Amino acid sequence: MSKKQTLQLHSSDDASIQPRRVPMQARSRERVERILDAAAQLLNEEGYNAVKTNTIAKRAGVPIGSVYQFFPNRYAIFNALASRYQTRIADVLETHFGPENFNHEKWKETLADVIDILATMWRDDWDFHSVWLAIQNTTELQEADQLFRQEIIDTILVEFLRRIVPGCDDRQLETMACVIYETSNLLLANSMRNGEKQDELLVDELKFLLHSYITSHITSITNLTDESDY
Amino acid sequence: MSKKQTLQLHSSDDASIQPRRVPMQARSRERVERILDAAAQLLNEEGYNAVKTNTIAKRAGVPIGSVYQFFPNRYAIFNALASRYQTRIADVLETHFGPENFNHEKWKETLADVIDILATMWRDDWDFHSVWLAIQNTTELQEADQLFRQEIIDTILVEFLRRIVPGCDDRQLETMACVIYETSNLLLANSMRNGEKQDELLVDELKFLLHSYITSHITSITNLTDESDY
Amino acid sequence: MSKKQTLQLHSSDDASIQPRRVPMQARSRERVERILDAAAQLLNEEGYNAVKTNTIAKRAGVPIGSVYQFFPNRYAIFNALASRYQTRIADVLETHFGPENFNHEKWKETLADVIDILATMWRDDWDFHSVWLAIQNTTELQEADQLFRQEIIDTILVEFLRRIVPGCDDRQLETMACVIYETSNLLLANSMRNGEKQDELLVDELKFLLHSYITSHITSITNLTDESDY
Amino acid sequence: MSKKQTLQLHSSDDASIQPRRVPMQARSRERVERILDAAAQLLNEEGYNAVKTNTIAKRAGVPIGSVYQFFPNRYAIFNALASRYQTRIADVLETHFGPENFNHEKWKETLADVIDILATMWRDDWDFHSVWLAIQNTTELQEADQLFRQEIIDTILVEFLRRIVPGCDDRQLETMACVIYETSNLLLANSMRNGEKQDELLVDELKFLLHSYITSHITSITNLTDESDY
DNA sequence: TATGAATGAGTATTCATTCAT
DNA sequence: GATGAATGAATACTCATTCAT
Repeated sequence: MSKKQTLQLHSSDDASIQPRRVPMQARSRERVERILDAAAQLLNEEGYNAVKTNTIAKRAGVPIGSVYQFFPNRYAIFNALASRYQTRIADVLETHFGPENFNHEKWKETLADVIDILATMWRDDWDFHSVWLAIQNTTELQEADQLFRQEIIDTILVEFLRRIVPGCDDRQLETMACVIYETSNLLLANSMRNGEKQDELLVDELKFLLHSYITSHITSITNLTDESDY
Repeated sequence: MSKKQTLQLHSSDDASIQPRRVPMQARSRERVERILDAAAQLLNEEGYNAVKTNTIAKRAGVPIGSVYQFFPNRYAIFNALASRYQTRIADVLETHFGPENFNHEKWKETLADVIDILATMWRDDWDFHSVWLAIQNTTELQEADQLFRQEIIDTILVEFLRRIVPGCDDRQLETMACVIYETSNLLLANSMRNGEKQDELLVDELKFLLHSYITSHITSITNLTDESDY
Repeated sequence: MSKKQTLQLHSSDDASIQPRRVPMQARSRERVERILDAAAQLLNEEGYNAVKTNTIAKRAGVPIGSVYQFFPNRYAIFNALASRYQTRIADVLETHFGPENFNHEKWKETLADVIDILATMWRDDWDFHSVWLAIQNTTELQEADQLFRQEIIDTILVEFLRRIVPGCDDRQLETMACVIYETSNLLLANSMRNGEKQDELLVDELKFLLHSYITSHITSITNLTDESDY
Repeated sequence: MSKKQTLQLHSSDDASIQPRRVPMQARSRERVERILDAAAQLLNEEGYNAVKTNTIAKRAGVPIGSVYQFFPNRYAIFNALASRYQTRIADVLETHFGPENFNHEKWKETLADVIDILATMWRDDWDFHSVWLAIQNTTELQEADQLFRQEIIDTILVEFLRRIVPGCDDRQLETMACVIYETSNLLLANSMRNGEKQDELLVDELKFLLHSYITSHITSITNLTDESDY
């Protein structure tokens, strides 16, 4: 796990879905975990529409009043759940795409590694998919999700791309980073759509897509530079 | 882990979201149109959560009882609305990617044209975006959406790709078609995300992405073929 | 019953406590009556705090959903109940204080008669007292109550006083009318405060109070006029 | 008809709204004051319905647990607040209407002075109005309010009236005192009802009302006495 | 005595759908 | 077929009070 300081969740300012109180005591922290676990389980078992606040509380073995000590409303629960997974994603990206471990020669391997790691997360942890669906289903969460996405893009992906696709301006880099991030999430989610097992072909295809895309950018930039050299 | 709701594909032609009866009389057909128009408008103005069946009926100037003559439940209304737009997309794809007008030399231009046409749809018709969001927001509709997607992919895109990327097996072609279709929809939706006007850079980037991707496939196939020639 | 046109309930404009729909059908009208009766009974038996919407519905033998067809919220129920009693008060005042039956010589008897009639209402109909308490307990209703009070004061009492206390300006008349109306309500409510039966001494004292007050005004005006004559 | 809640006077010294213990320590006394100040402020700023025990505690800077050391329940807080203001009223009445300073010739001036002093309290101290409204809004407090009222009436007002309206029996005096006390409170409250400034006309009218009323009583008694003298 | 985290019964309101007319 | 009044299960959230520490 990397230090991950730039990604502390100052992402969303929307107070209405932020935790009411950050639990410091071990017992409280455990309670919050139990609540989130329960929510994730129910999301899995019953589907988004069946997840009611009282049901979560009952499943977690926590009084409903306590749930509302930590979360101001039901969306905040899903938001916290999303943060859990966003944190894991951010960690992976920061570790592999961050400047410390950067190896210019090996960007293709790095990229493939990251996709593989993320694909494993999606494959092994069904909650991952449930939470992704919950975000899609909750208009209230999409703003927060967007903020997180922007932070990931700006602080990690843009910087990574800057190193391997030199000569792009920030606007271009941001567009590229957006394409890469969105496309990856979408196709990984899609890779879990059919039946019980992951569509590995789609995962490989994602790698191929990103590889082609970045390579083309590098090439086209290089060509432009070459041309302008003459 | 229990099975995911969204993965239970067995009810593919699920009667529960299909129109109850296809209106043949002019008056009935007009009513259905008015209902769909009202639903689209409300989706735009109020947001998905605020769209209630009774509100749709009132806006459409149609008694709520009549709404239930045509649609078995509220999801069926959104489903019909989705079909409207899916039909428009299908028409575009069929026209440009279909065998009649196929010109092998010009697949790049054709692709760019299609993206431009679709981008125009997203840009000019806000209902387009609203309906897309509604589908995202409605677990019940995603299955139907998936069926439509599969149809488009299998009957139009796979055939188109077969012509320009020869030598692929069906499985590969389907994966490619899926990547192209999903990626296009996602990024076009994203192009409308910020503010009032379309992000044209993102639209161009989508063209670039697809172009790189397909070209890379063609190249890699050719290389393989060349190699095997020796 | 007098014609009572000026007192139609355009009093309160606050849509949030107005009936949602005025029932025209006999069955619906009966339902609304049953709801109001149930509310009044419960107010009596259980006290203000124990009156819940679902309890009212159950007691009235009406589904809760139907209650909300007629009333947008619980306050609207109490408001309707208040209107019922306000209408009765307005009728009494209009009949006796109105210009049709005015007899300048007999204003004292008229006043005493009205107090007696109102006292009888308070004595015989416990709901009267319950509703009065409910208004006191419901901030939301006090504005509407105030509007009604103002209408009574302006259209009936001021005109009545103008006839028996000549030479006052409108501002003075309004103040007098306010004093008379407020004082009467307060002391009649107080007359029911102790135990099961009405405090008749207090009712008589109210008559005496009003009589002294109005007489003093007439006298002081007359004196002023006499003085100014010299 | 069942018995009315508000009429069950049997629990007159109802421990449930009395302070749990009278704080002797300086620190505790200060805490209680802070709690009452906070309650009064909140009553003003947020309105009766928005005043929650935890909010009072937070505003007072006192732990919620401590609040319940002094007060058995939320009503006891409002009751103590009411006592504060009732004490101030009682002081004024006792000082001016008490036997020490009694001057038979000047009862009119005394009465006018008292009304002016009370009017000033209502005008200058908005908490005064808030607390009065809170009492009206809280069925649970009205009983205690009534007890206080009875005390004021019996020990101060009746004795005052006995001196200026001789020849009345206790029952009559009590009725008069009740009329005077209730009417004064009501009209003073009304004088603050409209907008930011006090309705001085209404204050003057109150003086006139009381003056006429008492004078009439004196006159009618005297007349009776005169008549009986013959 | 002091604290404040924990509790959970309690409630107004909604809205998709039906079915008597 | 057409209507729209009627239905009632369902649910997020509050807040006065307690009691373990």
